Amino acid sequence: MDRRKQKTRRAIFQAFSRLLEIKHFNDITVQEILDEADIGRSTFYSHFETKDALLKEMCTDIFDHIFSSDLQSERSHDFSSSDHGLQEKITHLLYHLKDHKGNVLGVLSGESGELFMRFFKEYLKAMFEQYPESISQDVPKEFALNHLVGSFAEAVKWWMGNRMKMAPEELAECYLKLIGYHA
Amino acid sequence: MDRRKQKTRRAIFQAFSRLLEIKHFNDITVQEILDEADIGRSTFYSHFETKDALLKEMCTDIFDHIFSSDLQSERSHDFSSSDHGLQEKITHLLYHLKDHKGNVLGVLSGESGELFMRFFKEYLKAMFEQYPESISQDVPKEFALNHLVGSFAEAVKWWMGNRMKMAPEELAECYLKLIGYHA
DNA sequence: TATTATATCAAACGCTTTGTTCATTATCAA
DNA sequence: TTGATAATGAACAAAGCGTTTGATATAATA
Repeated sequence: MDRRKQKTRRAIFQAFSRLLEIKHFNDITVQEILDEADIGRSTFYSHFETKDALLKEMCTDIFDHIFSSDLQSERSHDFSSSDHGLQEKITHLLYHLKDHKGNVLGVLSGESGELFMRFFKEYLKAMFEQYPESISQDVPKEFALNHLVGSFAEAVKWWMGNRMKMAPEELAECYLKLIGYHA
Repeated sequence: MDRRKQKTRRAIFQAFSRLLEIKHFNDITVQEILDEADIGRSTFYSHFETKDALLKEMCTDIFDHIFSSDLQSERSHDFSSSDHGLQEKITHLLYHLKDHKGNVLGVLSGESGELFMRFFKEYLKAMFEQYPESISQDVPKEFALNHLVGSFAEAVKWWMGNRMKMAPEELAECYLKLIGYHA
């Protein structure tokens, strides 16, 4: 990809991210993004069809990065050297979210949160399905899975909204207690 | 309140509700509401400051009605004759939501869901606090409460999004199983 | 380096939506 | 009946959107 294009794309993402930290998605105008990123109007539209498309691509980028880095061993808190249980997996995920709080916090709350959550839940669903023992047998499977995904997403939202006071390990442990999971 | 004002207000609510069933909140224009409700532009703005205000008032109306009717005994599935446990309370609530699905479904999904959920959670929080035994002692109280509220709200969203195939009693039972509640 | 392709730019455009205003008409409550 | 209040319809400025244009700047390539 052309260096210029990369540079502009990054500028837009960063500007958008900065704006999301101070105001809701719906209140952000394209003009503000242009000013913040210091780019021309037509340039923006050569990158993204709409403001919504921008949000969508940003979410994709974030999750692809977070979830794909699960498979690599670049970070200190990585556990990829071997298979590991749900607790480690969750802890690991929380660390990644914490690392990306700058990007995540903006898209997480307000009206943009709707889209973020949709993406997040897709990934989470795949994750929990890798741990069948976490899915209760006492209720319909779809309901049980929705409960795991939904309540975890809510927990993360709560956690990040509260400045992540709890440590990732602690949050993971508490969450597993509440869903009655015992490794 | 003036009859004319009531009539117009009702027309706006109903038109808005109808529109929410076929498209997302953000895609609805004031003009569409005017056309659907068959009222003038200035009339709309004499009732509501903005489209957001309309949504907000509508949510308030819905919840006030649902939660206040908890205290009356007008409906067949009412349990207000005596104190009752969390399971009955939840079942009762689910019946009310089902009764109001026309209004609720629209504001529940899409971008308007964000606001709906905020309202819903406030009421739920108050409800769960009336049943201290439902709040786990093993984790920080704030976290436990958030878990109850968040996962229940998610369950309702899932349930209504799936055409409410499960009976309210069944959903209540399944939910309580998953949060490990035993009356 | 010279050439070709492509990204960015600024400015302007038509269009939609918004929220307000105002004079007029209809409806209500007393 | 009368005075107050609500609804109407038309028009308005302002803001935002997405597109187009032709010129300029920067990258990849031969």
